[in-house]
Amino acid sequence: MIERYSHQKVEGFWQTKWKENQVFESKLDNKKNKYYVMEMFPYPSGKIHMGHVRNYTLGDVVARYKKMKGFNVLHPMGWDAFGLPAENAAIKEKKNPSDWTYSNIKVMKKQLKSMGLSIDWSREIATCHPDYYKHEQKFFIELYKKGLAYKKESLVNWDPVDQTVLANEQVIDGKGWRSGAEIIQKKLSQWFLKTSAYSEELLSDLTKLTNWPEKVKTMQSNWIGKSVGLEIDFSILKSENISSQKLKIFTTRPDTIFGATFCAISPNHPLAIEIKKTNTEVKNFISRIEKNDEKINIDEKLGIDSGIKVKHPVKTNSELPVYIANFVLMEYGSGAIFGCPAHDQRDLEFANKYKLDVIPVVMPKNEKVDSFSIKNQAFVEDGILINSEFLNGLSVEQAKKTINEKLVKDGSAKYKTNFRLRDWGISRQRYWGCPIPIIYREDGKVLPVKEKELPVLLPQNISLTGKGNPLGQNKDWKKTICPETGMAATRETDTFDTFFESSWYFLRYCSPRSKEAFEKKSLNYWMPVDQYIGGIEHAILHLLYSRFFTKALRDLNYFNFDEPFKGLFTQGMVTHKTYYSSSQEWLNPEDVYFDQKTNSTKKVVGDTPVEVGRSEKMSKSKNNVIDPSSIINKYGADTARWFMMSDSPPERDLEWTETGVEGSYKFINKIWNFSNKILFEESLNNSEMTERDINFKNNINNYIVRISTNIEKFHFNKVVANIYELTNYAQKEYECKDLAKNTFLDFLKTYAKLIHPIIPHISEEIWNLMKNEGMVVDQTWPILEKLKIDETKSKVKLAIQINGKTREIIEVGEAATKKEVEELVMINKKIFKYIDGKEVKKIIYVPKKILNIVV
RNA sequence: GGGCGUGUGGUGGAAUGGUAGACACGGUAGACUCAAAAUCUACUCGGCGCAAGUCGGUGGAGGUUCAAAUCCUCUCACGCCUACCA
Repeated sequence: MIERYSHQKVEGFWQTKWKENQVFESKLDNKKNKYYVMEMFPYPSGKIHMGHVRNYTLGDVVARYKKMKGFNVLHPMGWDAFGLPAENAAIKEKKNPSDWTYSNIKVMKKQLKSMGLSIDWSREIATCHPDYYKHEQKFFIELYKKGLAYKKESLVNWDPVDQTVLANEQVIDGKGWRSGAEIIQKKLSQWFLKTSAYSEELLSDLTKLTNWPEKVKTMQSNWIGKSVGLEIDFSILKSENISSQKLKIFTTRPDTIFGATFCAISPNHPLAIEIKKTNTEVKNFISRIEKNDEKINIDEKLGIDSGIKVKHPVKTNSELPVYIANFVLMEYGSGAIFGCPAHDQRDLEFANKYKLDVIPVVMPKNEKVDSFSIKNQAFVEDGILINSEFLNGLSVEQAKKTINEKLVKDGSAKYKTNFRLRDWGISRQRYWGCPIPIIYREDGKVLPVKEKELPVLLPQNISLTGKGNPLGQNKDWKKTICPETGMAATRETDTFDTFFESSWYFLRYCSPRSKEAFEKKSLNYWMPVDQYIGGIEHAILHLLYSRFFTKALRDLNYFNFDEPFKGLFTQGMVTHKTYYSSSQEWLNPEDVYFDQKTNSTKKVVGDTPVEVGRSEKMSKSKNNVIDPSSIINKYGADTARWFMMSDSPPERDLEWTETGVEGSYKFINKIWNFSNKILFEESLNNSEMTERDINFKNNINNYIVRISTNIEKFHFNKVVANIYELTNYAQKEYECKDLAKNTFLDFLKTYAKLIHPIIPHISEEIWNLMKNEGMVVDQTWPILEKLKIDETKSKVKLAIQINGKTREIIEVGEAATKKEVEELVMINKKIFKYIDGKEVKKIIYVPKKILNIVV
């Protein structure tokens, strides 16, 4: 009798064994090639979810595989431990954010360990620990001294629910990314990091990232948004109340200058602010725009004539009105534009609304000047210049060049490159974050905290109410003195955006306990990260900030590499069907069942019918969450890992299904039973190796190649299919009882290695059952056995096509020539039927694949 | 509005110019069993046919090619991201 496979016993046993032998603890070793693989670290929210299981299984498969391939693997884990939920829990449940966070970490660490991950836990970091955040306080001061961190008064996105400032990227459709609240504009003094200083490099270095998904690179490139154009000065025609004489505008379409019929400036433009002091109509308009409710309907273009006129820079005797318009952004370019309605959709909508002229200056090649006009659709494609004096007849590109040169020569314009990327606002009015190490002296001086005074620790005794700035309310903490002068001073009460911590943690993993932030020799050995794995939702923010940080720290002479992540992989979400009851509530998958008799889905309690919705990302709001722990308890980690890798390609969404998990569980047991049969069933002979054995070994070689390349290419769903196929194949051969026992013992040894990256526990158990030495985790990946193959005897299947349609499949020798195959085919009855009485025009032969006869 | 992606059986998906549907889930039939579970075996794209077989088939319409799910053009549907960036 074969003993039933018990994941409860087996998995814990091997997890302990790996730990005792410290097999995952990485040491710097210059003789070995390193491989640094890491997944995005989790926020300790309470317990792990299926997204984590997928993410960390993916990384673990890579880590274990690379280790077996002989690499010195670094596979660390940590906690993105600062953040709002801890503070919200503190307010709601009167818990200390620190206690709440650390107890969550404890729970989640246990869960992650139960997955059997090959993590070097000796490198574990938590970003809320002073030993971690003290280093970033130091970086900040160094960035400040270098002019890369600065404070400015600015309009910021204010989340009225979280009572905090959000970065532009954190505002989605006008709502807070976490709270979902409608965001309002508020003026505050904020700390910024000069990400814009690296715009050009952040953009151009994207080309170096050959192991990144194109999609992510495109998203970053669009976000940085480089545009090359011209900054043109328009002279302001004197108006008594205006101090400035010129209006600077930015354009990428200087070729359309003759089509300009107005100028527009942002409501925040200095000129607009000046005008509103004396013009109440303008003042009322601007305050209306600034009101939040005006921002909701962003489609409606609103403007007001400022009363000012400017001179057209090239068209003689032409004056343009200057409007104040809601669609012009102060943050981009110079906050002012010239409007060319014929060739810009926004300008056209605005012009149509306020009855401004529309002058077409570019027309399609085949049009006639007299009949060409613009109605509701601006013409934005290439064409021929018209109504443009000396530019007439030129193409858009030629016209650009001509007008550029003229305006620059005249001194009324200069070349300008603008980026959409803005500086990163890092101030947050929160408690549970890293304190910004700045003091404000009573004489008004702003000073960075002295290095020896670091870290600036968060105060322990704090009462969180959810109103206002917690550190600002803590008077004892806030009050300090200037160590140099002894003058009274107050501390900065804002904390860093939590993206600050996650922008450099991959560097800290290299020497997580070093006194200084980094140990140079460790950094230079391990960095860059060879493979980073995480969700696509971080395609812009986290990855861009990390890239910026790497470049900024490089320029502070910490190291000399340019990019943090050599390879990036973004995995899809884990989804589940949604269930909606007649009483209008979302039902958990556990509370419904499929009734085969009526062919419908029903509620377990009450037996009432349930509507089945489409598969969506597991979320509390849709109540379609499956708890990983209960799955691991019931089926074991190997089952969960196997299912995670099966079916869907990792970059796509994976639908979690009960039947799929059952199937994975059955497979684990099947492997176990088969292995036991090989080892203990006395039905195999001990005879010599025959040709059949060699053939079998050759086929196993084939599977090794396929599995290896599929792992390298991240095609894990195909690896799973390969292993299924391999198992079925070996089982069939076994049932034939024609092979030698040693052949199967060799096979099982190889097999245990091949399944190890995905399902390591059962792999160790099989290895142990065979009484092999050591553990699979320390073995080298299977090498191909060199076997003697008789080329003339090995056959391949060849498809015979008539006019491209497959009509017959024949077996021929691997090295068969065209002539040999032709001869074989012509005497084949089935094929002859199709050729008979027809003229053979052409025969195409692709060795080992097809022979196509064209008749 | 812009960008990216996807469309193949009942389902997840294989096949990146050469046998469409690997592998898995589900389903049907059978074996074992008092019975069930588990396990094993066979079948499972559609039409016609008792069968051998044959015709059709990768969202739709064209095209390139000896050969197209794959390459090109147009078109439809869905999904994701992004959005007044001048």
